[in-house]
Amino acid sequence: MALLDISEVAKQTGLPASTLRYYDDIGLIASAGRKGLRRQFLPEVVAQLRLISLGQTAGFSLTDMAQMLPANGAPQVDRDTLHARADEIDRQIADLRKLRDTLRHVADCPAPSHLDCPTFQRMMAASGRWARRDKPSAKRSAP
Amino acid sequence: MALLDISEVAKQTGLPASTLRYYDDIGLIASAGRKGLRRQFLPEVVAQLRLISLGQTAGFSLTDMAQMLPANGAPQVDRDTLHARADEIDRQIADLRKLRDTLRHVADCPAPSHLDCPTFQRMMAASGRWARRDKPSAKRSAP
DNA sequence: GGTTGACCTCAAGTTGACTTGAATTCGTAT
DNA sequence: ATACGAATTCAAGTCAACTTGAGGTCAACC
Repeated sequence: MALLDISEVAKQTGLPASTLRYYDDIGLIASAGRKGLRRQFLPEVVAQLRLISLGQTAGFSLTDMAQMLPANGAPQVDRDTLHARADEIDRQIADLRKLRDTLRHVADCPAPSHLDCPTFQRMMAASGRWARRDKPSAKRSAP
Repeated sequence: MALLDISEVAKQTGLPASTLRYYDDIGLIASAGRKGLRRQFLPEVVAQLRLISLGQTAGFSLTDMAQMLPANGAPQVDRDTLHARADEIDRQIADLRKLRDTLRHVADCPAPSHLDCPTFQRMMAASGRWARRDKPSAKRSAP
């Protein structure tokens, strides 16, 4: 019921139409057809877009999201991969907590230079998870 | 004590030397001087870099980080801003939890299309926090 | 039936965060 | 003293994720 045209989706999501067109182009979302030239979207695309936004804040690339979320219905990745992603996110949450705590400490600690402050030192110590260089990307060759 | 040269920092952080040079260039970190041509770093830069990596996973830009963390000692932003950032991160953690839960649900839910599944619907509903368009950036004009 | 305004396409531009390459300069071991 | 390898600079290239602009189309209102 009630196909949405692009401006409606834009309004509901806050995303600019240009972005929606771009997402359509790269196959991240799919339009339910055209009325004349104009894309018509199913209402559910709004939920999809919300998920995509969440995924982005989690640091997933658009191609990652395209693999995880069924754009038009088809692809759908396997449970294990999904759970692996979820674990990934848990790790990230842990990192964020650490950063948040550090920030709050830096805000409140009276030490002139935090590099000296023992609390700060302790916070930074023994972390693992270094270079965030290669984001959780979906390439896997031979399992 | 013991200045580190760039390869040593690279080894300890896992970051390529090119990145360290780049960070130095943009003033995100500072070298403690040169021995001939070669940059010499204080050991504390390692902790700084760890923080920077964390910050990046939190979605902060390098310029954001440059404002928050004292590169050579000086800048240091005020407590309120720091706490605001921390709050920002808390919100992000909430988002991530939501995404993680959604992912796990999608992984386990037997429904053929999740757009139909009521649990899924409920998860997506009433969220706010839409377009992650403009990352938590540091511009503030008149409070 | 003509003008408007929302939509379209396609190519090119932008930004952030780096990387790569070529040409050069050191410090150290032989 | 010379050669080697590690470090340097600087310009240019790359990639993702969009945005912008020029020029075109269409349905609808007057």
